[in-house]
Amino acid sequence: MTLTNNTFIGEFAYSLDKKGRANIPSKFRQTLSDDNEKTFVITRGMDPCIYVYPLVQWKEIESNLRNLSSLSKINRTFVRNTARHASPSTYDKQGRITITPSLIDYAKLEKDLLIIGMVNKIEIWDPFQLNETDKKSIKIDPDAYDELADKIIL
Amino acid sequence: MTLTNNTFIGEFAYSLDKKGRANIPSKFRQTLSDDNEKTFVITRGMDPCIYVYPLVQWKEIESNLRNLSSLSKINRTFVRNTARHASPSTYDKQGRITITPSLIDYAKLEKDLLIIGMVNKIEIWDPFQLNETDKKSIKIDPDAYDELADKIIL
DNA sequence: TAAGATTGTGGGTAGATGTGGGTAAAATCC
DNA sequence: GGATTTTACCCACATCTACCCACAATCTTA
Repeated sequence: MTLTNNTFIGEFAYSLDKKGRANIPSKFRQTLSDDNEKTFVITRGMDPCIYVYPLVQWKEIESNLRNLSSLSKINRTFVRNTARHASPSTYDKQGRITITPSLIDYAKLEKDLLIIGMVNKIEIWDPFQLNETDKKSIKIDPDAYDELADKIIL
Repeated sequence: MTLTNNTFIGEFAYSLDKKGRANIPSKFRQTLSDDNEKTFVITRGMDPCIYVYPLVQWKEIESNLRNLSSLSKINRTFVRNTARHASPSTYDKQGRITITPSLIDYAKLEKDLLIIGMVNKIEIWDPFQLNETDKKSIKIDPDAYDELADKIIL
């Protein structure tokens, strides 16, 4: 079975060990192209979670960031938040990456993890935090959803 | 007889075995184009059932998702909800795919299955759930049907 | 109608996968 | 520069899963 390269879908319940390591699901590792050199870039997510980009995807983001004008305040904030907390992490023989304490703190990670494929990136969540975020997002205007549904045929 | 590629119609009564495997009807497999690489992507349906997409169909959805920027909260929620419950599944020599426990739970699947061709995708139902959903859908506003009638010639 | 092919269902097993922990090299601090 | 902490890499092991074979029921075909 061959899925699209560097593309991630699905949800997996894993755990964070005492050394701060998190497993990258085998299914995700299988779709990685070789030029990622077994490396991810982890950073703060927009939600209280951790974003995990395969290296090549991150490089693309970097070049996009470069093109954002710093004249706009929102741009400056976005670039700063994304870049300053980013750090590369190569996975070991068992497929685990090490999460920095600062990111563990940001995403309020405890023992249990939910790892979610978000197509071009991966999110790492604490189950409780995801649940809270889910609750809030239910209040989103249903019309906005319908609008999206028009763009994508499911 | 040759139907259009990757197109599914008809209803079949199969069963879910102890290992969580469900057979894909032979007739469905025959219409699959080779570039599906014997792989489906299964995910939550809009109703309490499982959607089964042939790989190429799913890839189209995926590329649409890829174009939704994570800067928008509604987009993040939409991508997450769509992607997190999806998982690829290649069928074995006998033509069976493995259904994940979480999807079995979502669709309330027991031993008996109803597998329904929905043209561009396949639905897997628990017979009881389908019956319940049928009952409710009779109450659909007839005007809604009229609206559809404008779009589709039957 | 009989023989062969196809299809749906059950189960065994080797290899893959997730998790814990040990150790030596590297980094850091005094 | 030496001691202490941190990090990266390795091995161990229980669990799970993909793959294989078996077989009965059904369908096809000569």
